[in-house]
Amino acid sequence: MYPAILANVARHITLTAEECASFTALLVPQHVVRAGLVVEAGQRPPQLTFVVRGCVRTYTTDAHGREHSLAFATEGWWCTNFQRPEAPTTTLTLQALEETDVLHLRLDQLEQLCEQVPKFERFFRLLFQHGYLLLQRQAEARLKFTAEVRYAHFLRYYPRLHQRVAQKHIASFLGITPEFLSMLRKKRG
Amino acid sequence: MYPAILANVARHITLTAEECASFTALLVPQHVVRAGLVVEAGQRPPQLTFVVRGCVRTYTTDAHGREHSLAFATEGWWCTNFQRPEAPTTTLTLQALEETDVLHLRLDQLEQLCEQVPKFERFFRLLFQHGYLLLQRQAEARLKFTAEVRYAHFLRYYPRLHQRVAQKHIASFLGITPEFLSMLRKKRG
DNA sequence: CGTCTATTTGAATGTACTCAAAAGCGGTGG
DNA sequence: CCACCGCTTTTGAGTACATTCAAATAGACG
Repeated sequence: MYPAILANVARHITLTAEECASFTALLVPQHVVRAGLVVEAGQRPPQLTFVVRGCVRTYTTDAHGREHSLAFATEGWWCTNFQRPEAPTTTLTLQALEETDVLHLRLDQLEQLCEQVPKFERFFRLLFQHGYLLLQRQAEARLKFTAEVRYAHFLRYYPRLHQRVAQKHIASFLGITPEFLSMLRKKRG
Repeated sequence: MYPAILANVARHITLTAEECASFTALLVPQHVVRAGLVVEAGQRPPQLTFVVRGCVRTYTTDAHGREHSLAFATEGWWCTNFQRPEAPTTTLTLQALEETDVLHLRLDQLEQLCEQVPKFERFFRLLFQHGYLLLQRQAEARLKFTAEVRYAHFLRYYPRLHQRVAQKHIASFLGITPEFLSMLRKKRG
């Protein structure tokens, strides 16, 4: 479990053995079966989740019960669940699309960690900076490109994901219905 | 110019007079007239922009020449332009909607600053962390709510902006046409 | 006060959606 | 290993929502 996340951290900062230990001590591991939920509903403090193995989908559910996917995360990627249980307006759910292993880091413990080991300020600064850029690009793409073009982008940038994730999930990520995505695919050939 | 941005920084970290000086030394001030562009096209390195006075709109232009607004920033807010001139696929433009004063911090100088004054790692970590959360919420809202509901949210959360920003810009931020927004408003009364 | 831009209004259009049903595919158990 | 069962994807018809285009009105700025 830990080597993967330590390698991820090592991409930006260098830790001593002791610092590694105080980091991993804060991580909560979880195994999730295929189609299972990462952290059950109702009991999720704001936290970051690192995917060690498998694939996680972040989605929200609207008033009609329809699911809208916001992000996919495979091995070596982080996903975020900053929503507090008290604020029910915007609630995110994390679902494992495969047999999955994750590590959780609660947001309050992230703060603690940064105080104890200031190097982590840098790591998470870069993590959020890159995440911010990614979200901004996605928002831009959603506004300026048609669903057809966005699907082509998706295939180009995440060629592997396409094979691991159901089309209905890709459709909901693109902001269209599965039926419409099916039509777009037929059109392309 | 500087007191505003120093107060903004002071919300998260405490700086010595010397540190303040090495920070402000990196900032590039710019005055922009109403409807003018913040940093002319073609010459914008990836950078952060702090709005001291006025109002800035971040937008992108699609293949048909239509503008899509991604964000608005008024006094005390930051906006980002991480796009490199070399990557023309996604290009953001910052436009002043009023007589505006801004301060620019180039991304490479942000890195320098963080190395010199590690406290800034913390400041920008929080800045990007909050920005990330905001973008994620906006993406979620765009997927799960209709334009009508999103407009109601916009009015509730940014009641002042509504008075300062043209409706066509609000429409493009919501992802709809000005005509359709006009119809929604008529419907509400 | 005049001009230019923004907003409103209306009609026609089209894109993407809903609903229902068939076909395809994969996972599971016999 | 094969057959069944259930979920996913495809297909098609009808529909609704939001768009485009054009023109009139309102409003802002010089």
